[in-house]
Amino acid sequence: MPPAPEAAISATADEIRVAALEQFARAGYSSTSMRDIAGSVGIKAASLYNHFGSKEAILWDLTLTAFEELLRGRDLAIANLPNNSTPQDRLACLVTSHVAFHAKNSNQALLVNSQLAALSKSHYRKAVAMRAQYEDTMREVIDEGVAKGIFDTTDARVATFAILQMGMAVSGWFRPEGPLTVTDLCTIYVDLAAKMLAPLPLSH
Amino acid sequence: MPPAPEAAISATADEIRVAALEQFARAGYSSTSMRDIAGSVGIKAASLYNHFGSKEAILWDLTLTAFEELLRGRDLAIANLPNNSTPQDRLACLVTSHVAFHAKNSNQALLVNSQLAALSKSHYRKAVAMRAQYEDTMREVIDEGVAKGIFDTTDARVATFAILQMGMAVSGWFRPEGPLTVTDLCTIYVDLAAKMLAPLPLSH
DNA sequence: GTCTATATATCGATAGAC
DNA sequence: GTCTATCGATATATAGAC
Repeated sequence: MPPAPEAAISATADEIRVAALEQFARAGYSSTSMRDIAGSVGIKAASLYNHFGSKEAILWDLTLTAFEELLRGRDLAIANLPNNSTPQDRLACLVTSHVAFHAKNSNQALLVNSQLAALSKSHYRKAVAMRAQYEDTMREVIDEGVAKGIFDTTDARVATFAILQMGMAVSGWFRPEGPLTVTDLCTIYVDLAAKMLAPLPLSH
Repeated sequence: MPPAPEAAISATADEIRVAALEQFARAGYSSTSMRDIAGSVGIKAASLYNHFGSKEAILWDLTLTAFEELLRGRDLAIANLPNNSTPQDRLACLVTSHVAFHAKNSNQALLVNSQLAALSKSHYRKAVAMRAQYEDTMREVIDEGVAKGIFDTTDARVATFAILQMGMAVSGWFRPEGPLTVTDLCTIYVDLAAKMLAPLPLSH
């Protein structure tokens, strides 16, 4: 009979990731110490260095994963679009994946939206490039809709910022136990974005 | 003849405020040291304590001033409204003062939007109360417009967050030397907010 | 109101025993 | 892979000379 797997008390790298993500996102990178992270997984600070080379290495690991998941969510959403999708379809699809990510992964969202400055220069550059790549997807859909006369807006760049930003803010206030489901939330934001870009004349 | 006023090399409290605001807003409170602040006004860290009792006292001084100016901007904008103003008028007025503040005072905006957690508990509570007071003004205008059937939105609370947040983001990217004037910017955001709340049916 | 010097605490990171 | 012990740097803040 093989020995029963012992109840592992040791801190795995993933446990460290969870604890560090939570604290980096909520308290900020420079307000979080290695002792804080170690304490919340039940080990001493020195033991963290068996899993990560430095504090910044933890942040970079978390940042890279967060961006990969954000971009993968976008890719999956786009892949599910029918071939004859309209700019409205693509806008709705992007806003949905954007808002859903920021609602479901608030710690990852807070990390990529407010802790990039703590990265090393080289990692910071890569992170900014990933963020730009993500933002460009939204911008291209809006530009295309404007070019086709389907969307109307005074300044497409500002509208892109506005739509992305109102979704990012979701990570700061949305609570799954609140009155809204993530699906509700996505519907609301899709409607808001669609109205912002609507070509219909307003009554005033 | 009275003696000519000597060229004061001494660091005044206001010079310290300017330097600390810049660094707290850009690098974050906990990433900024008293030596950093002192160095940028040409004195040693110990001399800062002749002007402020602690590092947190500087942050609170800056936070209080920023909220006072934000709320004063709102009050002035409301005071200039005609007696027979519509909810659309009031929305436009609030969005304009909101966006203008975040464009013109980006450091103050970044401070109140992302550095409150560094305050002491008692100061933090007061800051959150001031922020809630500010947000309530926007919410009340939107609620009133919805009640009168002038605005239409699935969720007034979410729409309020969205409108406030897209304006707050301005402090992160707007540059006065860029292609847009502050007036342009306010017009764009007033239009976006108005369309978000527009009661007209959409074509789809 | 500035400075130097220092107190005290905590930081990230390393060395080496187990 | 964990620990204790510790290094060197840096943090906020204070004391006291000028």
